[in-house]
Amino acid sequence: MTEERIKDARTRAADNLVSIYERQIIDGTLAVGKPLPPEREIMQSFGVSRTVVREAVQTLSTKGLVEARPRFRPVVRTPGYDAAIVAVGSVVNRLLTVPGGVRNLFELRIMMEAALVRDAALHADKNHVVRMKQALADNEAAISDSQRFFETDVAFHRVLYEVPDNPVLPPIHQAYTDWLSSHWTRMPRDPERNHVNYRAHGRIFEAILFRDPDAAELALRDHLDDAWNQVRQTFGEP
Amino acid sequence: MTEERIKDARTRAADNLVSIYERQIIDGTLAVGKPLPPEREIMQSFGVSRTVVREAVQTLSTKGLVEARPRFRPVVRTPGYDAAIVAVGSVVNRLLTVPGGVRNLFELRIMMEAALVRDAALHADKNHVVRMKQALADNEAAISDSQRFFETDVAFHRVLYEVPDNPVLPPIHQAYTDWLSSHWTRMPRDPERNHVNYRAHGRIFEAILFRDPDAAELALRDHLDDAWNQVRQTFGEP
DNA sequence: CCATCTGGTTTTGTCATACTAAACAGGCTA
DNA sequence: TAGCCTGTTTAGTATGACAAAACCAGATGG
Repeated sequence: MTEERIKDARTRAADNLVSIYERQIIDGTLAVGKPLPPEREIMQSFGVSRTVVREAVQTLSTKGLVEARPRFRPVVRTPGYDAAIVAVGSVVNRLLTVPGGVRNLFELRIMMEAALVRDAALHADKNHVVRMKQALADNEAAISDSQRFFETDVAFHRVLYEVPDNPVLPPIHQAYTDWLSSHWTRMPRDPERNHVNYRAHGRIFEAILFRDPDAAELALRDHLDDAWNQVRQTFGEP
Repeated sequence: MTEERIKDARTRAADNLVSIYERQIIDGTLAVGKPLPPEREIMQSFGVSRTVVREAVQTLSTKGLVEARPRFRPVVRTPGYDAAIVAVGSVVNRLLTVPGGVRNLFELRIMMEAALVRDAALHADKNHVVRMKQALADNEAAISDSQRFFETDVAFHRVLYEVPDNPVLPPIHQAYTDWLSSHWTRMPRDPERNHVNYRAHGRIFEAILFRDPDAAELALRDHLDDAWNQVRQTFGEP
């Protein structure tokens, strides 16, 4: 049994318990999908009170290492990059409220997608191209319906994040849209505006087809800079 | 007083308390730097037990919204992008253990730094150039001392993250080095190897000086691909 | 007047216990 | 076999207690 020193004047007992369980989860002692031991069992095996155990489990839960639905035993979560996103959710939401916060995040997104379209122009295979083409067609079909246009817009950009075949990227796209969508959706969106965006998507796609990274990056920057100006105007960011 | 419904059969009282405090922190009702009310005061004003209050505060702490040193009153943390990094720490560390995890993160870093050197080649001003030059000189001076070489190596790359003047980027650099350093430092590092890396840094710097983004990206990709091969060989990643 | 010490007063960290309601497991009935 | 009933287990919450650390205000000394 992994008996370790828990009590310590300086640190909180719960924190020590947390790091012990972190290790056990990482090295596989606690298998993914399996529930944690019952609280009473944990308190006995470590000699701490239930209060401490509960605080530790609570922490593991908000850290995203275990999934704790109320009234159910917490289960060790299967590792996924999306868990990292929810873990930062609160902080990011707060950062978006500070002056320039939205702009900082949006500029990061621009930089990232610029890199992505360059990559797509160089390495996109047939499969990705048809997906982008499909997304573009859906995009065009939804020009008159701003709600659906927004969705197809997101879908078009998502394909860019799928080209490098790195499982980190799609959750990042998801995060961007989650975090920025509130500023994005409250923007007035008329069919004319949608049409402009659709054509911008088209130019990006064309540049990718032509295997021209410079043109692709330029088209994307134009597109996102334009979008940013829209957001700025309606939302009054400096 | 903000009295809200806390008790609810479905959800946990602590979670509701957390979201209430999240809102109050975001809208400024709880000022940054100020301590939270004492636990007993909170329990009275919301009509819950101290157990619930403590679990809520604990959650706010691990979410990074308040800073809770043991035995001290938790204070509302000043919003910073670094807080987001520590919030994801546990999950990322776990993700690094799954097959291909290190590779995924490292490839993300390559893509990002490729974008950064392009940006630097186009927009780096005199100030950044001298900082890079200085970092490069430190780098050369430390070739014989692998420990110091690693530090100056990190410093050189850090400048790249400072060029776009986006406060999101430096913490990201910090995160990369934190997360990957364990794999990086256990790599055998001899002066010869250091010299190769130093010359690679030099090539990147030259390309930036020449305002040549393509050459800069190429030099950086060579450098990081090479580094990756080193890591892969010593660590046996596929 | 300012710095420091000191003692009492909060406040946090932890423990123990109790009670309720929901989840679980096993047998029973149809 | 499927579905229901029932006793058992377990999580969520409340309450009370106590030690130790932090806080505060007044006293003390320079």
